[in-house]
Amino acid sequence: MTLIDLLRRPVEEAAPALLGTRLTSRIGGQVTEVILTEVEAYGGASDPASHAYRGPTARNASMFREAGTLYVYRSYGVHWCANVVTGETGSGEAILIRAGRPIRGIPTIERRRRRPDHLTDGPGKLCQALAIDGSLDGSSILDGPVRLLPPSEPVAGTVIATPRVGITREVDRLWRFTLVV
DNA sequence: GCTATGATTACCT
DNA sequence: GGTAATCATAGCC
Repeated sequence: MTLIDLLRRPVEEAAPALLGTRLTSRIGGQVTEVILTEVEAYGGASDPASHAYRGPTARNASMFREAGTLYVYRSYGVHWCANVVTGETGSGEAILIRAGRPIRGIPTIERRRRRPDHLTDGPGKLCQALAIDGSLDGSSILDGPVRLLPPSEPVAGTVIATPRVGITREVDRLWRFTLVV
């Protein structure tokens, strides 16, 4: 099954399968890349914790586009968060990219983060590391500046499911997926 | 128009 | 471990 086939699956199936895939950014002449280690699934109209719950707005419009679309929004007024749209077109399902392990362009990442540690261990930090901002909202992870690629080697580790963080509704849903060694 | 509310981070002790 | 900072968006709470 190809990556795009996977992304068309329901979000709770697609999300854990993204662990171990590579997120590559080619921005400003710099290539940076991480292996995804933590994601969260967000549903559409049936998930009160999702931005898509109340239907399309100017902010979340890209969530309702085809699978593989990037949804980027500003959180807490300060940082950017990136999501990959999944499921059937119009369903509003998306996967929040929460954390990864840097494997390419680490000097660039350190410069963008202005520090040598905690490079990509949070959604806002990961976006800063890969230079993802609002201009990428609606772009495609298949042929845009930021792309998702299959794992370069078999994924090592175990996937565990835990409650999502930073939300107030639907807190019992185990839709946060982490890759542990 | 106005304001409450975050899918958080960084810095301080 | 605790907490201030910060702002776009949604809904009028």
